Amino acid sequence: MKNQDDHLNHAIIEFYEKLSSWEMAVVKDNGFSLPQVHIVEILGLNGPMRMKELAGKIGVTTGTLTVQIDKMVKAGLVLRRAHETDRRSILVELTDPGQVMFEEHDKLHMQLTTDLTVQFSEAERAQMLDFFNRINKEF
Amino acid sequence: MKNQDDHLNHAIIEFYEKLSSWEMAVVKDNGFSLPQVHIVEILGLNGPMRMKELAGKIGVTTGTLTVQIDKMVKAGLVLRRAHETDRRSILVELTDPGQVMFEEHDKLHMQLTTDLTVQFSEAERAQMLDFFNRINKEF
DNA sequence: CCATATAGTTCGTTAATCAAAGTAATAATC
DNA sequence: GATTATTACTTTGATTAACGAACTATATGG
Repeated sequence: MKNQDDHLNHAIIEFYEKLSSWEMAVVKDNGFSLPQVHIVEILGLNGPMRMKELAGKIGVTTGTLTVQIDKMVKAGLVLRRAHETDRRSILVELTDPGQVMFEEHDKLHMQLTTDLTVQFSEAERAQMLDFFNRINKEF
Repeated sequence: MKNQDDHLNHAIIEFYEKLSSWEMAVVKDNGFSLPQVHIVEILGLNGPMRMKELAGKIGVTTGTLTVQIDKMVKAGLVLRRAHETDRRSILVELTDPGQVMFEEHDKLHMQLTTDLTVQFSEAERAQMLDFFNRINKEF
């Protein structure tokens, strides 16, 4: 006894699962770990942010994040910078190589997005964007 | 110099990140591990499937999956069943408690979907569903 | 048949994670 | 403005997840 909303819900979950699986496959080929690519992705999209905020976004404790950021600093992908007003806080930001990595990864996403919406009209793509924007705002 | 398609791409990634973060938060509260909930979710949506296929969907090796399924069998969430025609293969399926767990988790997703689209008209929700269906088909 | 490929398991090792304890800075209370 | 509580981050020890390679069993194709 499935209604329209169940279908929408399951379509969203299916999309999420497929994207998740795609992401893992893509990451496996590029030498970096999934959490690290995840961090690069978030910093690339949102800009520098505090450890706490970043940990929240990827869903790990700050302890876990500290270890990951240590590795990424060593690998030259990110750097730690002092927070201007709150000296307890630290801002994590992409280095130039980190930014390059983000852009390359983003290109793959862009290609996927293009492929998935290849049969969409301009108007449909615009509407899809509007839907996502409204949903993200609500999230 | 961002165009429309870049925005759509980034809106999709943002949605994915938020959903991913939401999923982690939800899972953390219910006592089971993320991979296990993930498996329940996939089996609930797609029905019984072979180890190989399931491993592909969640993006791990079959070796990793064997260990997880062992735990889940012990926990009473899934069971192993012989494949009818291929005796090398094994079908993994949800037990009744596993199905219950799926349905409860699915309810949370449903609530989220409802919340996120609360300002959508009926027609917009229908169109959104159509978009996701077409994208998932292409994926 | 025999060789090769495929599905799943086992096992040793590495990576990721958490929780708890520790440090330092800020905010709140009195 | 001194004290207490809270917040941000790090460190550490233990647990869990993951990979890859070796192994068993079945299937497939000369």
